[in-house]
Amino acid sequence: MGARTRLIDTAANLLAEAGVGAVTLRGIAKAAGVSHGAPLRHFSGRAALLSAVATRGYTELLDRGTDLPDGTPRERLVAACHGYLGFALANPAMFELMFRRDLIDPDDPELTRVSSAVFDFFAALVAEVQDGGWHPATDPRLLASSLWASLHGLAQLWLWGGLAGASFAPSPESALAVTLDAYLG
Amino acid sequence: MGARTRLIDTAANLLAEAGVGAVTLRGIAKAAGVSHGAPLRHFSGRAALLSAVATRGYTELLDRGTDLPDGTPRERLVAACHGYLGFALANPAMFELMFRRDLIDPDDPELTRVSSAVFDFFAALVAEVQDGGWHPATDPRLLASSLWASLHGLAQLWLWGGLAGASFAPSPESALAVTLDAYLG
DNA sequence: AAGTTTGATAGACAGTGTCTACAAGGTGAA
DNA sequence: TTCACCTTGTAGACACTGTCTATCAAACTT
Repeated sequence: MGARTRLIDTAANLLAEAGVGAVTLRGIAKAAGVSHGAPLRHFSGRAALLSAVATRGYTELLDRGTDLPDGTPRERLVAACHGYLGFALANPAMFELMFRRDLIDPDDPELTRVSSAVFDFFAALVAEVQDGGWHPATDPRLLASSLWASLHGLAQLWLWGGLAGASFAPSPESALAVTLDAYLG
Repeated sequence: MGARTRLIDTAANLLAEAGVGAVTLRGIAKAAGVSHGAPLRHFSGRAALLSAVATRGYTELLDRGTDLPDGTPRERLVAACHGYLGFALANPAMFELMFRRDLIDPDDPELTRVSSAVFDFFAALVAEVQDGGWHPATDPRLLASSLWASLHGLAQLWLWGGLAGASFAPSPESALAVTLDAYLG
């Protein structure tokens, strides 16, 4: 296994165990057992390394999409929504990193490729349900934006503590059920 | 004007002009024309100062709510949703700070007081619309959570660049229209 | 075998938050 | 007044951070 891959592994583990604040370049180097400057031989900077880590997150998200169980388009869309929320709840630090523009490089080619694939997949799923007569008059990408944003906000607010802290929702899934009910009727 | 207030002013200006990454304790001190350690005479640390700044954001958000134009509960709720999104778009750095738990102190008394007031106000507005027959069977706070999360996600994703970058939505308001249509029918 | 590239190291630098020692000025009591 | 005390601000230090540079060893190429 290459040193580059080992650095990403170490960073991903550190991220999951200690949160976004712990993935410092020097901390990753120490955890990997190399000198503090070694990671810069494989990555142009911290943002590049963290972009590689975030790319793994988007890859797993994409895998969750392609591994969706068979069913009607509508059922698959509902499953995808639960999958998105489930991923965020299961990997809170990774989810946070994936949307922290100040920590990653938004123009990283691999990152933009995989993240775009995730969103395109979701939009295609939405369009497929629309073919079945759901919101036929609405622009598919606009509808996908709206629904995705609802999922995303739910995940963010729950992880942030706003919903639980204000005792708004007993669980994120309960709020998701209301959201899906509003969209899918 | 007290030195404490002047520090918050300076920090808020710095935040709006240069973004979250620029509101360092030393940068604020320099902008305020004092030594780098002076702010610690008025705040226990950076998180305390930034919490005071974020409290201003929540206060303005609350003002936007109480300044809502007259109309039916439904009209007022729609206006509040546009207000939330409008605030985020008009004050992107402030909006980011308000939901960055690593930069502010989540237990700051003033902060929690004002932010809770914002969310309670929104929940009350939702409940008021429900009294008119909208989603009567749904728990008001759960419905408020769902709708608020949708707004929040829309603001976050737009500022993050996900919706514009993937050319998902031509404007955040266009996506909001779809969202409100899904909820309000 | 010689030259070149790659990977890793250690040191340095500026910048960060925070702590401590110190000084200046105001306030109130003896 | 004189003294003690408190507040506010300063300057220096410390341990961090990311990044740059010089150096060195090993491996690969020709």
